[in-house]
Amino acid sequence: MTGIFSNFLKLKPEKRERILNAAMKEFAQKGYKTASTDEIVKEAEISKGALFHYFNNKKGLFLYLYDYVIDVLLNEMIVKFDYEEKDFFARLRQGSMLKLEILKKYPEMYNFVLAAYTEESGEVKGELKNSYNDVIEKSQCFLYEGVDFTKFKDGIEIKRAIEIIIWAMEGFSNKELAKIKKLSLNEETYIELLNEADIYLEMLKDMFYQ
Amino acid sequence: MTGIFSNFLKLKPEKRERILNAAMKEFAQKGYKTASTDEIVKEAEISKGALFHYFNNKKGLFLYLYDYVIDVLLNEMIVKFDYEEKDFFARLRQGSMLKLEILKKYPEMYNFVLAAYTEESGEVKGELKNSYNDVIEKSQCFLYEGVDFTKFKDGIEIKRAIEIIIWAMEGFSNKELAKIKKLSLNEETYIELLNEADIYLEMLKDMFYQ
Amino acid sequence: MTGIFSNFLKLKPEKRERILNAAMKEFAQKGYKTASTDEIVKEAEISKGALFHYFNNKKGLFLYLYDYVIDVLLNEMIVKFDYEEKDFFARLRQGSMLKLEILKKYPEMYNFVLAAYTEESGEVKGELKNSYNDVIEKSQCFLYEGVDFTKFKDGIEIKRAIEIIIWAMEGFSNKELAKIKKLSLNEETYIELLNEADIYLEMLKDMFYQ
Amino acid sequence: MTGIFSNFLKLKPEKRERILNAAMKEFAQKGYKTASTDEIVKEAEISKGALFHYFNNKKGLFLYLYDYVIDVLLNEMIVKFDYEEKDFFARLRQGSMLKLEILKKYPEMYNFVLAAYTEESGEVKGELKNSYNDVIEKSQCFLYEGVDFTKFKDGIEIKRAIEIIIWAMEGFSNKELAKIKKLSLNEETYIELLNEADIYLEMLKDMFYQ
DNA sequence: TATGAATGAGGATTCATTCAT
DNA sequence: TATGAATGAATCCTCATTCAT
Repeated sequence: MTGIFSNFLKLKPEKRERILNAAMKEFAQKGYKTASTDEIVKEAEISKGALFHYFNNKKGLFLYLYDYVIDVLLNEMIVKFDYEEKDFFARLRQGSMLKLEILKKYPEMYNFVLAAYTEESGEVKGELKNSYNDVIEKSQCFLYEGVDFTKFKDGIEIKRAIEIIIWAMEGFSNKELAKIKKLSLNEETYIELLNEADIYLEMLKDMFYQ
Repeated sequence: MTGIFSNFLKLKPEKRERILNAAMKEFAQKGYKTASTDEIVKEAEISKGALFHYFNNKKGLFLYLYDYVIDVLLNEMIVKFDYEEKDFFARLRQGSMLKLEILKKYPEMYNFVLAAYTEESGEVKGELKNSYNDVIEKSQCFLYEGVDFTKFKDGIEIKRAIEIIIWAMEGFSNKELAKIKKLSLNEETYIELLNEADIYLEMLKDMFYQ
Repeated sequence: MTGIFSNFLKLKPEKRERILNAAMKEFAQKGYKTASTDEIVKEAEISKGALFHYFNNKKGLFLYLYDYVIDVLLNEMIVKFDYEEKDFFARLRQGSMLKLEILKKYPEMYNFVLAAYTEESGEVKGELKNSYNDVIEKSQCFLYEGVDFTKFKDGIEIKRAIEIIIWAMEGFSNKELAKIKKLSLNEETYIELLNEADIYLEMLKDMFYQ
Repeated sequence: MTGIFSNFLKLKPEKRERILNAAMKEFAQKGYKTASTDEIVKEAEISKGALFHYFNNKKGLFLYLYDYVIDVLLNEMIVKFDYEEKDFFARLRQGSMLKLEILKKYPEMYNFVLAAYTEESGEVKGELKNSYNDVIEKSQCFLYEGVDFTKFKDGIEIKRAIEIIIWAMEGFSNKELAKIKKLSLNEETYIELLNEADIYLEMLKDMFYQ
């Protein structure tokens, strides 16, 4: 096992996770520049030298983390996504549920991605292999692939219709996310969220479906 | 004239503006943490001591700037907004045009708001009196006040319908803004943007109006 | 007063000297790499930031110091050297006396030059405006300019003869310098040194002069 | 076999040499402080722990190496030196040839000695059992032992005459060494060097011999 | 009030040395 | 005995903030 970051990959999973979580948390809370490597090693309970042994420098850590997170998230989607469902709105609903499940399962990761997004214009700009937008694009493929678009009303520009629907769902997500940050995501709010989402989806379906 | 930042307010407007512009530019380009007070005083042609005399510290400057910018932008809207127009979509269109005009008139300010938004998670977190979302909310009042909602289809939850419409327009804005950053906003693209926006607005009107 | 290192030049001479001496001492004792900026600021009784304010970084300090020292030494020579003396051996003797006087007057400087010489192959390699060899060359001009070479025996290659003489004096210097390091240079040893030097010079004169 | 460095001495000669060569190369190229133990163990193909097991610490390695190199060089001289030759200048010439041969045979070792010499002021200062000057002195014994000094002119202080001659040859060596560093020592330059040296030796012989 | 040189805690990074395996 | 991952003190450097003038 050689190659870049091979030192890190040789670690026991438990320790590896401790480091990734500590770094994710720090970057998510403070952003790239303000995040302190001191804080990270303290939280991860490793030595200063170890961190730099694994990742060379702060930027290396950040970039590794970014790619790692993107990989995990995309993987989660690939594995759980049901391609048998041909209805666009059902797909959207599925996507939303997945997003929520990821948020529950990896809350730190979610915050990190949000924070990392803002770093695209910054010190690490242009060094992210997977830009956030690439990922968005990739992940949106899930929504389109093999979908039955004949259900849409005639005379509608489907491309634009889909944009509107997605923008609406993004808007909804952001609104609810802001709330969740102040509270937290338990089973109850999870159900509520889905119900709320369903109302909007139903409205949109009425508008765009025949 | 006493109170917080009173020293700054006593300055000649010309100097005050020089300082605000310099700070805005620096924060917009580099983000809160990376922005350099040295750079700001150099650009503003004032002394280091003066800056800290006026604003106590970097955070004070940033927060003052943030509120100042919000004020200017809201004011611009209040002044230019035509309340005679009672149609919701016409209002929306007006709002979009205003946004674009502000972008043309105060590009630095626009960038600063964008940059500041990302700081909500960071060192300045939770200290912004007017959070971005509050502002959004406030500015959306313009859209509702005195609007004729009877034009909407019966049986539609108007509140949610409006949300969807707004989210769609936000989505559209973000998409186009990304393009503009790579190019720049001249008269031609300005027209194109409005035409594109009209297509979406028309679609939404078809869907929600009787 | 602008330009590189202008901050440093604006300082009061007393402080400037304190800094230069502290740095010279540290570099002389430990060499470039091992020398500690912490140690320097402690000895100079200035703050960490100040040093870097004046010289940007460690290398900047070293290079400034090097050029400064070279300048002082060459200047000392230019000022004190007596060009009326046309005899080569008398010139040599004068050069030796000057060297000794510099050693007495600026002992730290002398050690620094010695140490700096070894740095020519190292981190600062190739960035010294005045390489040691350049300086040697320049300073040897003092020995030749306007000298009466007719006194040398016929049939002797004067160029090579001079080389031998200079090498001999260098060898003598090094031998004595090693002794001085262990003791120190007081008036008495100073006289002894010159007497010893005279013996060798006399021998060489016998050999090469008619 | 116990005592200091006994662990190292127990190693197979092949491995021992690998380690010494790696260390010599690194110290010669970078100097004591900048030399990296990581680089040494990588080049020597041993583990980090091993190095410190053998030599306790970096300084121990350096000092051992220094003494080792001195031993090898002196030995080489002892073995090859022809004591039958009673003429001082012939001895000198022999010495020069030996030096050149050593330079050809152990170039790394030669560079190491040069580098080590500059370390006499530094972290290792004063801990070199055989200081460079001691070695010079020892090696100069070869020049004197059994030499026929009756060939020197009457009335000359032979001790001082020899000093001058040796200083001259040192000066010559240094001058030529600087050239060789830029080129390299092949058979041709080797011959040229000896020829040049002969010119100076001849001049000195004329001066000091009857 | 205004200046800008000076401060020093804090940051990223290095590397000789240790020690569990 | 040998390994090489882990350690952490030490290093260079930054920059918001202070304060003598």
